[in-house]
Amino acid sequence: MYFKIEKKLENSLGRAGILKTAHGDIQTPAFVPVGTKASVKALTPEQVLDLGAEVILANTYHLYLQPSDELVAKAGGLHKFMNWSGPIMTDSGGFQVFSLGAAYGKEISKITKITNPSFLIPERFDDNDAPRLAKVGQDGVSFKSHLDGSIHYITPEKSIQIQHNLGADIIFAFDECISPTEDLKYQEEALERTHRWAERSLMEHQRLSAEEKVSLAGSLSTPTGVALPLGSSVKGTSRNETFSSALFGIVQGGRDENLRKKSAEFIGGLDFDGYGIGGSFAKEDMTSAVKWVNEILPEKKPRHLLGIGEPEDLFGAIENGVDLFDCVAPTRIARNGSLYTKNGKINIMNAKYREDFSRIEDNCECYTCMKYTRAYVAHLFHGKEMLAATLASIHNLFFIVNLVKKIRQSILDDNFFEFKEEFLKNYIK
RNA sequence: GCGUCGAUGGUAGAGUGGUCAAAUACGACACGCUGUAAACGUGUUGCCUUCGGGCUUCGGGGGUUCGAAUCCCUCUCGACGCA
Repeated sequence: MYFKIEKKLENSLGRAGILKTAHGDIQTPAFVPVGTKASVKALTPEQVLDLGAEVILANTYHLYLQPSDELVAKAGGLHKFMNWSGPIMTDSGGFQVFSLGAAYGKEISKITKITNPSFLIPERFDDNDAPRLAKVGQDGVSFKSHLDGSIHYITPEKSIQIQHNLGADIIFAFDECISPTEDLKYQEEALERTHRWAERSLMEHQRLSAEEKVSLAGSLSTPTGVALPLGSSVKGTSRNETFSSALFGIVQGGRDENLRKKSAEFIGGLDFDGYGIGGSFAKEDMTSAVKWVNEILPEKKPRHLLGIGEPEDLFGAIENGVDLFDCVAPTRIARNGSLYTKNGKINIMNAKYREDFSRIEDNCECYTCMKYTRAYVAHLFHGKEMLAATLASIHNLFFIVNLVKKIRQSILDDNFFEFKEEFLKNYIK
């Protein structure tokens, strides 16, 4: 993997660049569609490619449970298994520590609406018996499978091993994404844990990478074990001749400036290939949190803001030095009937669209807008037709992927701030 | 013509003297969703309201009762059976 900054935004941390991987280049900043279970829901890989995406992200925890990383390795790795020949990232399972743990069954999500810190502090003391599918230990996390109830223990080493079996281009260190309702003491403990896990993730990654190199050297004559995906090739060459996965460390620290900076110092000081910024944010704090972190992280390495974002979140993050985003929002809200337009989101199920024979968005060049009307898409949703999810997902992903591309272009063209102002003026009513 | 059963909110369908403005489901309407336990979830769904409550509803009409969607009479409509 190789990252090159092509242009910097003046008087800020923003930049446009190019991230080269064995499976193709990523023009950054870039939006990464999420395909948790080796599938961007409702879309074929060809459709994802056609709408302009250059890279996708799958999930370690989900694929480990089903169909298993061994099976994916047997299939020749994720690229071959799912028929996506471009770059792939895998998340480490760290987010499931949060979504299946502290956030399980509660109204807590990646973006918190609570902004008064005094509301964030309590809750923990009587919370020990709350039902959850993930429990954090010092050494790792025990998960109760949401599929069959079986218990699994994931350590940093285990997460990295699974990710090596899956064979993505960019993989992430195993971290603990904490709930914003945790008190400061817990946040400090969790951050210490995340840092130790980062070191362990890095060590395991280096160990496996070295092993794979040796194994590869011998593989011309000798078959290797299952931990190394065999039989996968890109353009006729063994995948691992040209390719070994890159590991990104993850900065945590919640909403606390000191913890964020401390985490950026620590994680940034380790020899990762790039950096993820994780955690649950209050929306209005996000930009400043990103800034605290990116002022510290090594400038020359790529940064990925995990799980963000909505259109209005992108600008502040890019301005402050984020190169990559992944987010389920475009595809999830698409399946639930919300569609992006330059004037904000619309709910296509609303009565007023039943006889609206215009495009979802004027001048949109996505497949859906070129071929179908709001009325038709509304009809598909009311009729619960599967095509509704497909057409809506194509539109929303096209919207976000191309919005980020336009932002990138605006950096190259020296009109980022004008573009930002113009877009937000229309989008935020 | 005789007999039996039935008629409940947009639909289906509970309820068979007070705890019923009436379960539940669907539909409708609106909102939410940020590293995906999500083709999901929440709210509203007779009218009015100063949100305390008030008012009119269970095919139509009449009656019994302190009180009726629930019991009785009658009419209308429907299903089935017998002529």
